[in-house]
Amino acid sequence: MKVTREQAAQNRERIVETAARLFRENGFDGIGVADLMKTAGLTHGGFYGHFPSKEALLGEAVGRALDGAGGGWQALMAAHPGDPLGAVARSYLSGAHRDNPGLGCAISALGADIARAGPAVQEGVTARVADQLDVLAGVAPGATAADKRRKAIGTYAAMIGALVLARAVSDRALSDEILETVAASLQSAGK
Amino acid sequence: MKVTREQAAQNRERIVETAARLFRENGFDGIGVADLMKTAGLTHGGFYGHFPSKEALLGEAVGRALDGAGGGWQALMAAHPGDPLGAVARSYLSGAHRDNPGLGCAISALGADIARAGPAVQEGVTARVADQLDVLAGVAPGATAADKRRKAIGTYAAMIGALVLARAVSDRALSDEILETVAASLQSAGK
DNA sequence: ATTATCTATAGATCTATAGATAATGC
DNA sequence: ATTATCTATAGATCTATAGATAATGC
Repeated sequence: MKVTREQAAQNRERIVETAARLFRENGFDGIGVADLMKTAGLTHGGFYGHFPSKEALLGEAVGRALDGAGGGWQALMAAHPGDPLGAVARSYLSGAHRDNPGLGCAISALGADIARAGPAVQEGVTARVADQLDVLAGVAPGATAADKRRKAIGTYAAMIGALVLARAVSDRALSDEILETVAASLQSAGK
Repeated sequence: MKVTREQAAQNRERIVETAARLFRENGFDGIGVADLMKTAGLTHGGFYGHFPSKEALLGEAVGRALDGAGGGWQALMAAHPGDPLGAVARSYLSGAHRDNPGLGCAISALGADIARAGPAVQEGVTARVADQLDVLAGVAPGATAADKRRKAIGTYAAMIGALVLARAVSDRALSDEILETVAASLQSAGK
């Protein structure tokens, strides 16, 4: 039952990718190691050869998810040079993002789980949030660097809060209104 | 072991209040019925005489938490007639709120759990969110009712997102910067 | 010989229920 | 007689580990 070194590395990769999706969909406590490994096509016991604990996997999975999001932002910004921040906001605040947490922002899906996790998980998140704020500040409007940074922080916070709120309410019209209102306020024509 | 009708009602009340705190601190899956009842000073088996399921308790607990927050906002606004929205924002975006999720906003602490819960839980949340948006819109600046409502939605989203983000990062300076930046942007002197 | 994965299981915990108990409320 | 709470437990699930297996990599 042994596999090649390369196959083992691919298996580890698949565990991380599977976890990144299932944790975002079900929460950290909402999916067990056994089900997670089964979804990845492996057996339960093999998990601990790849990771020392379930929480260690959370750290890698959240890191992976945030890196993926960061890459997506760069591509969106490059495609919309006239309003890079607005392009990110429209994508982030789309119905598709709201309805597919497994593929979306890890902060909005797992923020509370991250807040309860150990330092290793939080430090990985912190480094990526800092990077994402730098990216947003780089394209944000503002007379000074401080203004741009404030705009970046406000934009990121508004996007996360709108998505969390839009997912928590069952009234579709209200949910849509929240997404659309915040997206509109973040267009370059906005404030 | 039977108690008076009134005592039983108080016991139920204590279960809801205990749950409102423990769910916000630990997440819905992070605290069991047995520990919850023990914290409330009762035994595990008695739970199902008061609630049909753990999720039914989540609905009541979240409703209770949101009602408490709404009451707090009204008091804050009355005490700061010059900038009611700013007063709410400063309170919501305080270090004390960030560091005490068990006593704070149920959306920021339990948003993802609510998004995964059944219709009954989400409908209770939706009604309260609608009320809170009305309250915020009532004091928001703006030329028209639609402007006020947009301002209310933007304010609520920014507050929730800033708190979720501030709790997820381990760098205290960054966490404080997020809270302060968003709070400043929501003062009446702001935009 | 090493090691990636497997099966099997330990030990703890989870939600929910059954039936006993004992005090209230008629 | 009713009922709020209790003890005890069913049955499922959880994380983590031990030891076997079998193919790779030396």
